[in-house]
Parts: sequence; structure tokens; C-alpha cells
Amino acid sequence: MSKQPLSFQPEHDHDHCIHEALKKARGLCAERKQRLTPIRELVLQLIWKSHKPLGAYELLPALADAGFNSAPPTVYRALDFLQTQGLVHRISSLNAFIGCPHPGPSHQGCFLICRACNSTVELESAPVQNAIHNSAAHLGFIIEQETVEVVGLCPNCQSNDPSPAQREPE
Amino acid sequence: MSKQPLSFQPEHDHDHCIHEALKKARGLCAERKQRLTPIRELVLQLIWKSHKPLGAYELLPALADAGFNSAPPTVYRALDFLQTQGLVHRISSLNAFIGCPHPGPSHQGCFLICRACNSTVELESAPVQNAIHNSAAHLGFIIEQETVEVVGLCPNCQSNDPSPAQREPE
DNA sequence: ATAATTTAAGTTACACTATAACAAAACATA
DNA sequence: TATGTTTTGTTATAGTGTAACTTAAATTAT
Ligand SMILES: [Zn+2]
Ligand SMILES: [Zn+2]
Ligand SMILES: [Zn+2]
Ligand SMILES: [Zn+2]
Repeated sequence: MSKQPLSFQPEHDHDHCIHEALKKARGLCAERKQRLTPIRELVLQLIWKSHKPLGAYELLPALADAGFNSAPPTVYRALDFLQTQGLVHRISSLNAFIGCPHPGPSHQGCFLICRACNSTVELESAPVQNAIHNSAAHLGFIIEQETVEVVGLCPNCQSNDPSPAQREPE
Repeated sequence: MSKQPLSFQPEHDHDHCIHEALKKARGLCAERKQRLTPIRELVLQLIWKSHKPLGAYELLPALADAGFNSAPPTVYRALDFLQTQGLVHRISSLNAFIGCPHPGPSHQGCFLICRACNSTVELESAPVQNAIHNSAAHLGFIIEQETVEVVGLCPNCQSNDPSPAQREPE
């Protein structure tokens, strides 16, 4: 087993993750002449509070606390923007959102989601991509968007809690 | 390009698909001593009306027409049963359900979904499975459930409508 | 600078998806 | 038939997401 990604390292320096994510976001938006407004940046920061997907409605209280409007459209607009810029991904199977650790070139992640602790890794997954592309090409299907979400147990949760079907919130 | 799956053959004998699906379902349920009740069978039949994923609420009117209760729990219960038996899959990215063309041994499909006509193919996808399993194993992640949903253009819709972002209903 | 245009945010209301909880009915077993 | 189990009926509500219109802010043009 190789070195674990940060998502599966409970003790890593997560402030660094947050800092890097915000820095990259500012850089990309500047480069693309897109406006990373205070609301958008706050939502991105909230999403990066952990490596666990967060539901849109979980973000609303923090928006209210920061003095912004906290009706659903506010957060969905921010999330739409962040998704369009590739700064955030939506996890369909959880109706939740997670920060992208390597935004920039447009890409489709392959997500490993721990059902015990919710920690989620976004893999680059070239072999997975290739396998999908080959299968699709074989049928003449033109791919526009891929969703690969794998639920299971991360290395840290296998000893603690091998029993299926529960979830620690956040 | 090889022979297309039935989902991408607009003129295939779909009555045969329906008939086979129901036959397999009856066989499997009998074998497992599970009750394929009238509601459950009707829901399965409705799902098999096409090779396109259907939302749960789209099934309710037909349940009402057939004289059954048509409140949401009715259809969700039937869908839960059918999913548990592996007769139906849920497409997370569409909040919709589709019949499984090869139920039996428990499996996870890889779905190719046409955004123009909604036709959906479930691939066996051994290479995709392998690629995912390898990536996960490399990190010591234990897989319990996989979601692979690919959206794009099927062979039939590439000439007609190559422009992104629309949908023909049902 | 000022006005016109574009973009983003505030606000209200609602649509769509899914489940909780409990009562009634149907089914299986003894 | 009596009993326990599973399924269905029913009502209500939770959770997720968007439409539509207004106001405010930022950008661009005059
Ligand atoms: Zn981190
Ligand atoms: Zn975990
Ligand atoms: Zn068919
Ligand atoms: Zn198509």
C-alpha cells in the first residue's frame, strides 16, 4: 500500500489544504477573468472545511452567520459557479459537494467515499478513464460527462467499524 | 464499431425485452422465495416501458390507473424491493430508475446515458471494474458499492443533434 | 464622471425527490 | 381459526433544487 492521500490522513495539516485551495481558486479566477466574490469564496472555504462532502443546506447557517442572505438560491448559485470553474465537484450519490484538490485542466474525478467517516478521495484515475473511454468508443458513444463514485471503507475505518450501513455526520 | 446493444437500436423488438425482463423477474423471485406482488410487477413493467430511466413520480399515474394507491411510498417501496432483488438500478445523477437487462448475480452496472434521447445502456464493463478495483486496492480502500454513470451522445443522436444541453422527455 | 449595460445577490415562492410513522389489509403458518 | 409477519394504504413532512422577479453592485461605454 502506497502513501495515502491527505483525505485518508486524519492528522495532516488541513489548514494548508484550505490555504492552497483558496490560493489556486483566486489564481484561476483571476486568470480566467471570473469574479470570485465574497460569497463564492466563503462557500469554497466552507466546502473545504474538511475532505468530506457537504450538502448545500449545511452551508446556509454559515452564510447567515457571515451576514449574507442564506436562502437556498444563494448557496446554489455559488456552488454552480464553483462547479463551472472546476473548483468543486458534486457527488450525485450523496447530493453533496466537495472541493477539488487539483483544479485547473478540466477533468472528471473518480471518488472513493468512506461510508464510515465520509472522507473522500478524488483520484486522477487514468486507467479508470481509459477503461470507460474504451467501452464507450466501442459502441460509438461520445462521452461528455463521467460520474464515478465508489463507496466503501477507507483504511482508517476498516479496523474500527467493519459493519455496513451507517454514517457519522459531517 | 460492433453490434449495438438493444438500448441503442430504436427499432428492436422491445416487447421481447419486456417479456424477458418479467420472465426473469418471476423466476428469480420464485427461486429466492420473494414475493413479486402485483404492484411490484406493475412497477417493473412500467420501468421497462423503455430503455430510458424513469423518475419515481412518473410511475404514479399509471399506478393510479391500475387502481392502486398512488402515493409516493407505494412506488418507492416497490422500487426498493426491485433494487434489492437486482431487477432495477437507480441512476443517481438523474434521480431515476431503469430496468436491469441481466439480473441475477449481484453486479454493479456501468451506464451510458444519452443526453439527447435518454436511451441508456448498462455495460458489463469488466475493464472498468478492474481499473476501479485496482485503484482502490492500491490505497487499501474496501469497495462496497460502485456508481459509474456516463452521459453523452449515443450513436443515433450524434448526427441529429450534436448541440449540448437539452433533453427529450421520457 | 455619468449613464447604460451586464452581472451578481436578495427575496419569495414553489417544484421535485424521498421518507417517517402509523393504520389497515393481505398473506403465511400453525 | 388464531397468530405473527409482510405488504399496502394513508397522511404528513423532510430534504434537495429551481423559477421568477427585484434590488444592488460592478463593468463598460459615452
Ligand atoms: Zn486536508
Ligand atoms: Zn473512513
Ligand atoms: Zn428493448
Ligand atoms: Zn440518443
